[in-house]
Amino acid sequence: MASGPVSDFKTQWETITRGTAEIVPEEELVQKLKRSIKQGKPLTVKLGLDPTAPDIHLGHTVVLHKLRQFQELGHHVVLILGDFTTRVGDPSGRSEIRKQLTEDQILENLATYREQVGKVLDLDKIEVAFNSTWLAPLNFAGVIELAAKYTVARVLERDDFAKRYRDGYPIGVHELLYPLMQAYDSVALQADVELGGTDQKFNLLVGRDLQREYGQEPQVALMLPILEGLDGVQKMSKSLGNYIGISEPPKEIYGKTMSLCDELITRYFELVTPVGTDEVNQIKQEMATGVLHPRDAKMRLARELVALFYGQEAAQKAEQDFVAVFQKREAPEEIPEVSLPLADLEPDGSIWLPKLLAKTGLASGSSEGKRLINQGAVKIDGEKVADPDCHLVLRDGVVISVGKRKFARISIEAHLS
RNA sequence: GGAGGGGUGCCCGAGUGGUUAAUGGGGGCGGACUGUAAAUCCGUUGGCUCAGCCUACGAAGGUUCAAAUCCUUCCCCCUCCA
Repeated sequence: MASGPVSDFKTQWETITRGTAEIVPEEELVQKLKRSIKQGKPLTVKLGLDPTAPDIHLGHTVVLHKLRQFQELGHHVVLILGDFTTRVGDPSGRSEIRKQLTEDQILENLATYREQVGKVLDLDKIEVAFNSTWLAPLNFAGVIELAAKYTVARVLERDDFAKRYRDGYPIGVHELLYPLMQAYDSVALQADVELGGTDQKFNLLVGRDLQREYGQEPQVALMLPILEGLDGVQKMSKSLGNYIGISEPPKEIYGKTMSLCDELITRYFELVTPVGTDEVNQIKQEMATGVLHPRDAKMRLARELVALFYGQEAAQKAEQDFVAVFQKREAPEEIPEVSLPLADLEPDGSIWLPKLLAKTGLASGSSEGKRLINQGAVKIDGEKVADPDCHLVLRDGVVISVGKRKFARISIEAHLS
């Protein structure tokens, strides 16, 4: 990337606003961009991430993509890893006090975050900072000084606090400080723009206020939508099970993407892939006119996502596998091997099939295994099994399948004693 | 402090002494149809050494041939009044 921002305002504006939920205030962003172009001086764009959980899913990558777009436009992009703020925990959207993480947990999460974020962003091209750098040295006096710049009433304005206060749920004093900590990051960086999900609105706005207090030009708050999960209704989250984790194997990412509901296809293209705006518009257009089958658009999306995290080759492979298994109904190329101790077999080398299903993890228990057989879901080497009381004489390498997507190749463990 | 209502399977929610492993819905799973989309339809949804047995209706005891259902104590939640 050349030094200095891309000089065409229109290009910048279109890229920046793509998929954006809200820009506050929009007018200031226009001014900042124009000035930046005129002076050839990049904007400082900030995104803070708190390493609260060990894994990142696609929903988290929405802001990362936006950050990347800023970087590609030639702006100065700073990713703040909130090693310090995580010790407090963002109260946004919370109805109860968050459990405080230990330093060890934070360090652990930090390591995986770095690795996972690196899949979307080129960490060498951006500045990565830890907010403990400037937050840790603030002593009590510094904290008081900082806290003096904001009022309790203003902090309590936010919905989640207001609600908790009204309903008599506890609010920790340290929680009141959270927005100020995040805002102080902006002061420390003299940020021009801060990115965040729409749930971050309050925190982003406090950043503006605090910067003003410190005599800086306030940052623009740029908010991105919260990504809906695979069901298309609720937000993507691990606990709802409607997520795609960015560390999941290619096959899973591809498959889960294919189960995405149609309405979300272009939204996903727009928010979580590097596919250019023009191309996304074209896909949108072609789907609307019926030229492009939604299924094919989705296959493209699935490829893009796998390629993003694992490279082009893995994407091709995942697609081939998918086509074979789900469209042609063949066994996948690679079947997970499950080894079975010889001791689990009857003396005659047979095993009760429901038990085998349970042992191999294809069913949660032998009762379920039995049920699945009754429902015609179980196949041995492609042959459907009808008898739920089936005793199978096992041969090394038999392939058992349950339903369309679960396969296991059995290998019998050699007897060692 | 006073008055009242409630805790049932993954979730919501029926059930007030006896075919009750417990109606129904949601979700999940399997099947049909398909594009592993949606919609729809069918089946299934505690576990096990599986014609049988075990564990289950907030917890612990008790009454009874028999309890989720009756009694006692305890824990927790909610509403109203002070």
